[in-house]
Amino acid sequence: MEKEHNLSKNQKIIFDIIDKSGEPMKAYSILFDVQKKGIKAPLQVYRALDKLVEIGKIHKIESRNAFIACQNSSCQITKATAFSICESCENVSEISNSKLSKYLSNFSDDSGMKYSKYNLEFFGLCKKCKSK
Amino acid sequence: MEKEHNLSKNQKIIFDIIDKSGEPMKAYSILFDVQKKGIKAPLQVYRALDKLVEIGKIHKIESRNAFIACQNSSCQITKATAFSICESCENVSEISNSKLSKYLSNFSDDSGMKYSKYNLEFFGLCKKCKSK
DNA sequence: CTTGTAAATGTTATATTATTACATACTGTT
DNA sequence: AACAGTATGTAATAATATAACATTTACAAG
Ligand SMILES: [Zn+2]
Ligand SMILES: [Zn+2]
Ligand SMILES: [Zn+2]
Ligand SMILES: [Zn+2]
Repeated sequence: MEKEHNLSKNQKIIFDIIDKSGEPMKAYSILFDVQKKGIKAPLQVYRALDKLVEIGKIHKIESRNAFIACQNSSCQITKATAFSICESCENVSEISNSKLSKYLSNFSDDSGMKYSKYNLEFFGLCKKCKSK
Repeated sequence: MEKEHNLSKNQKIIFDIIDKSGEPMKAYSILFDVQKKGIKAPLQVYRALDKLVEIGKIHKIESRNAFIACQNSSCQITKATAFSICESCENVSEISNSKLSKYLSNFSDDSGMKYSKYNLEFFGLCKKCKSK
């Protein structure tokens, strides 16, 4: 059962716009889009983004400084994320592969370090771009 | 056999400072450190960083916007990188695990995408920080 | 040696991404 | 009502990164 997170007003506005876009959005592009709704300052956006990342509704694509809605309903905690990124068209999608996540969640080496979280980004060419 | 890359003056200065530090360095902290050597502008640093990343002498830690010297002599192409990051002391080290790299380099799913590169960041607590 | 070309450098300005600091308001609980 | 925790508003600024343009260096082909 998923934990219900009652999003606040700003959080909801910002989640909706990211979710609807279906692709990674940058903070200042979000800011631009929500100015008509009364959100005027970067900090208002970043605060909502922080919270949404924390509760796993969105993820940050680190290599792109962009945010995408979680495409994996079971991933409500942001502790194990994997993405595929097309270096040509910049299409991004969340990889949901149980073998991969199992492998990485259980990964350990001889460093003595306990891993509690990971983020993986694959790069390449998507189907479309490959065939051009 | 490793390809010999004859670093230019700026590239060498900037690689040396990162390599000696042994830990991730941020671009503007590098800039500060190299000002006595005549490198005065951000762009001079970023250009050298770009080139060093391209030839695999350093890697960017995306979640930290920082750069670390390659700790893995065999990793001369930046196409398969993995790091462990302590969320307490921010210690970072490059993971060199052939099973892991084999697993990820061969990873494919049904998206039709051909992955040519990946970057993985593990987070957790290092040995020291765990025992505190 | 000179001509061409790619890579590297220097310099200024500017764009993009993110946080600090401080004041105020809302939400739910005791 | 009093409190604690979360969320909001606003201004200023910090931190990260690139654009644009001029010049110089390295090196190979002719
Ligand atoms: Zn997700
Ligand atoms: Zn593509
Ligand atoms: Zn390496
Ligand atoms: Zn540590």
